[in-house]
Amino acid sequence: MLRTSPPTERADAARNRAVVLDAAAALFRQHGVDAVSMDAIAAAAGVGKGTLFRRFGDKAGLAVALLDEQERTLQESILFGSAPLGPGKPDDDPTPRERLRAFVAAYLDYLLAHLPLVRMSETASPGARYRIGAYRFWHRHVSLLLSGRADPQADAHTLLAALAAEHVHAVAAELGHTRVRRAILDLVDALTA
Amino acid sequence: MLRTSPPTERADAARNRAVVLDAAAALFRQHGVDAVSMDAIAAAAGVGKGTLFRRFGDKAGLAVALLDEQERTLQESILFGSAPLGPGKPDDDPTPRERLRAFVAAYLDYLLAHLPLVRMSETASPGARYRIGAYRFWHRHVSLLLSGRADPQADAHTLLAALAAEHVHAVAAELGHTRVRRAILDLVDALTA
DNA sequence: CAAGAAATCGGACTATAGTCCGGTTGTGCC
DNA sequence: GGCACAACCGGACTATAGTCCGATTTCTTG
Repeated sequence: MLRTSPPTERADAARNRAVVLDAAAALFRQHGVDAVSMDAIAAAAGVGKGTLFRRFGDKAGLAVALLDEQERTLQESILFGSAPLGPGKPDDDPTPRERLRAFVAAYLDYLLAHLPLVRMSETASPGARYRIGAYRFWHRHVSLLLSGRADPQADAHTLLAALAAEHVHAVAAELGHTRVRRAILDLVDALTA
Repeated sequence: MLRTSPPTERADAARNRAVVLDAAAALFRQHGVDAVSMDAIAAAAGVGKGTLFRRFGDKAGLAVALLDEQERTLQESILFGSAPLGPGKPDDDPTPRERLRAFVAAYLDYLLAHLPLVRMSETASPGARYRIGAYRFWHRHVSLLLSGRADPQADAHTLLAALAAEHVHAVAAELGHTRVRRAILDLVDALTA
C-alpha cells in the first residue's frame, strides 16, 4: 500500500513558517504590502528564498496564509453563526435577502479591514482570485441564497464581481466606502426582488 | 507664453511605432499574448527596449494601442450610431434599458473577440483598468443610462465590474459565454426595473 | 542649406520574481 | 542510540520588467 504523506509538519518547517509569517506581517505593517519584496521577507525571517517560495508559492500565497485565520472566522459565522449572517434557529430563519445583505455587509467589513492584503492575494497573478478556495466558498454560499433566480451560479459570480478587491479599492477611492456599500446592497435587493 | 509640445510626431517615431505594433500583433497571434516578452517584441521590431517602454509605458499600454482602433469604433457607434446602441432619431429614441442591453451585448462581443489583449490591458498592473481612458468612457455612458436610480455613478461601477475582462474570462471558462451574457443582461434588467 | 535645439533612440544596467539542486536536518524504525 | 530515508533548507542562477543617459536623428529657422 502506498504511504501517503505524513500529516504532521516537520518541526523545522513549522518553526520557519511561523517566523516567515511574523516577519512578513511586520514588514507589511511597516512599509506597506506593495513595497516589500520577497527577498526582504526572506532576509528578515532569516531563511532562504527557496524556502519562502516552496512553502507559499508566491506573494499571493503568503497573503492568503496571513488572512487565513480571519477568513475562517467569517466562514464559520456564515455556516454556524446566528442570523442573519448564519442560518439561524429553526423558528426564525432569515430570508435569503436578509442573509445576502448580511453577507455583503460582513464581507465588506472584512475586505476593507484588510484591503491591501486581499488585493495582493487576488491580483498577484492573473486569475488568482478565482482559483483560491475562499472564492469557491463565497460562490457556493451566494449561489444557494440566490436559488430563486433562473441561474443562481451565474448570478452569484456577477454579485461577487462587485466584491472584488480591485473593484472595491478603485471605486471606494473615487466615491467612498459608503456609496460602494450601498450600491452593492442595492444590487442584492435588485437580485432578490 | 509656454510652448506646448508640437502636435506632429517625428517621422522616426511614427515609423517605429508602426513597426512595433505590427511586430507585437504578429508575435501575439503566433505565440499568445502571455508568452511574448517585451524583449522579444523589441528584437522582432528591430528596436531597443528603451524605445518600447518610452512609447508604450508597459505591456498594458501596448495592448491599449493595439485595441485603440476597435475601441474607437465601438465608442462612435455608441455616441453617433443608430438605435438601440446609439441614441437613435428624435422620433424613436430607445429606452435606457434597451440602450444598456445593447451596450452590454456589443461590449461583450468586443471583449470576447479580443479577450487576451483586453485582459492584458486591464491586469498588467494593479488598478490599470480604472485608469485607462476607455473605462471612464464606459462609466459615463452607463451612468447616464442609469439616471433613474438613486446613485447612477456607483451603480455604473457595479455593472462594469461584471464586464471586467478578468471576471468574464474566469466565469466564461466555467459556465460558457452564453450564461455569462444572460446573467449580465439580467443584471441590466434588475437595475432598470 | 547649414546649424542648433529638442526629441528620440538603444543597449547596458538595476531590481525583482521565481527555479533548481547539492547539502543538511529531522523522523521513524530497529 | 544509530541508521536510512524523506523532507527540507538556502543561496546561486535565470528570466523578465522597467530605468537611464550618452549618442544619434529629425525638425526649424534664418
